[in-house]
Amino acid sequence: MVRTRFAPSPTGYLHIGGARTALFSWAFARHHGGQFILRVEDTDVARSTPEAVQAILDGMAWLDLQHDEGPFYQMQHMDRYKEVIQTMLASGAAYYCYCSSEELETMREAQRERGEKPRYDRRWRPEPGKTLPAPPTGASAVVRFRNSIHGSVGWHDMVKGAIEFENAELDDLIIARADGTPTYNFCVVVDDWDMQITHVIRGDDHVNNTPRQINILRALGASIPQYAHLSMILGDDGTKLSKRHGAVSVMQYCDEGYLPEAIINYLARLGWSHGDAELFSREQFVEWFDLKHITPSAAQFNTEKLRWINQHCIKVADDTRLAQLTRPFLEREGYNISNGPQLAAVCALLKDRADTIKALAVAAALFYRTPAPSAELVALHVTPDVIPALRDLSAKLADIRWEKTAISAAFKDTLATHNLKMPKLAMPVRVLLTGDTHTPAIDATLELLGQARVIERMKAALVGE
RNA sequence: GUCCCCAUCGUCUAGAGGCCUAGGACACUACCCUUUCACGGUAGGUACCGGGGUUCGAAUCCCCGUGGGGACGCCA
Repeated sequence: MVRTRFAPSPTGYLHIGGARTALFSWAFARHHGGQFILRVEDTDVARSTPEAVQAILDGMAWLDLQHDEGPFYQMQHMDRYKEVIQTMLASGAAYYCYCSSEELETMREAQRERGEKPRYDRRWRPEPGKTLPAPPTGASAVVRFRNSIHGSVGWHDMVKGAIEFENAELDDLIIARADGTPTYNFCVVVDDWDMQITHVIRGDDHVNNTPRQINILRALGASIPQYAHLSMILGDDGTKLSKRHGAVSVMQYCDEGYLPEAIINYLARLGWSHGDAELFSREQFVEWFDLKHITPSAAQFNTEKLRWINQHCIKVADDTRLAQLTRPFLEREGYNISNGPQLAAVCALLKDRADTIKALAVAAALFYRTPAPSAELVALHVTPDVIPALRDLSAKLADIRWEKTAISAAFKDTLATHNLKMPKLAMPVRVLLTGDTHTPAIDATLELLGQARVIERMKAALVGE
């Protein structure tokens, strides 16, 4: 049985990299009919916040990445961690270290100056025949894991292949702080063990933690899960993704009018592939997903391509749903939807030309506002030679059954009578009725605008001419 | 500095020794469609980091170099 987990620390929003890690873990579990577990790693009490927990939950919900178990909170597993630490202390797998933070810092400083990798010098590590210094009075101790000094630890990473570390390179890392609270590398191990995680899918930045975690797992007699380390997502410019790259929070994409399925589709293709497949549903993704086709190299985030996928998703989305999503954007700008045609019909007409819901709302606004074309625009398109045709058209439109074909016929009649070409007549109508030169086909636009509104606006516009 | 990882068009990628004169997608350019803007369609240019091996044959395997990234916390 496959069991994966997503283990974010609640110190901020759910960012785009975390979302992809969650997506891959989720998809792997779903593909194998296994379980996906959500675990909140909140042992950093100073930086963890309930707001951040909620932000992560919101992001996961928006992307519809449902977990089967959890959310679990590490802070609620304290008793368990402490119990395991006691058994490790008793078995000699861990030991007390009385070094102060300052002492460690000077140790590292000296090592760096000598060009060495900064690490603990094992001064409090018990060895046969070694006399330990006397514990300073009143000083509190941390607990360190007694890592093997000899040999090496390796694993077959499901993304990167064979990876091996010399044990001598590894620290005797701290598993419990002076105040007794356990640290990250230890909590992860205990939880992955207790939760019987079979596949750890996580970010590249954890590769260096893996050998330590494997060693602790072994000391505990636990079985070792499979590991898959995903490479990073870089910003547009190839540097580490950060706030200056624009949206890094998943929910920010929601606010900017992206569809969750577009984010899923885009993120899925960032570092993973299935032949030439570019656009696919969530179901197809789950069916196809495997760790074998994940690229080991880092990927740059490309907003252009995301927009293209989003545009496609909007194009195939249900009109009623689009209307629901578009409405808040329009209302925020002060438009009154009830003053115009049905929003779903408007979305149906406009969705071919919008790459975000925000853009869809901007386009839709032309149906809900009073046209206010600039003088330049009017001067450019409503030229004296078309005024008679416009009056003629206006009269015809007042007298027909209001449907697209009839509207189109009215235009064609007018064109024939006045010996004009379509753009010559359609443009001024656009400008006068919507205040814009960019609209969908003129007959469809007028149909949706409604006969009463069209006639009224035409008359008002032609009065002064 | 030390350790670990990575390296195909500008970008995301296909590619598991011959199917590669290197494929697809985004972006870009041109044309077509056209009632403006789009949508759509067609065409085009651009890539295997460098050097050594291994092999009849290497984008693919090995080594070295170079470049990039990550880690080195009583953060996660």
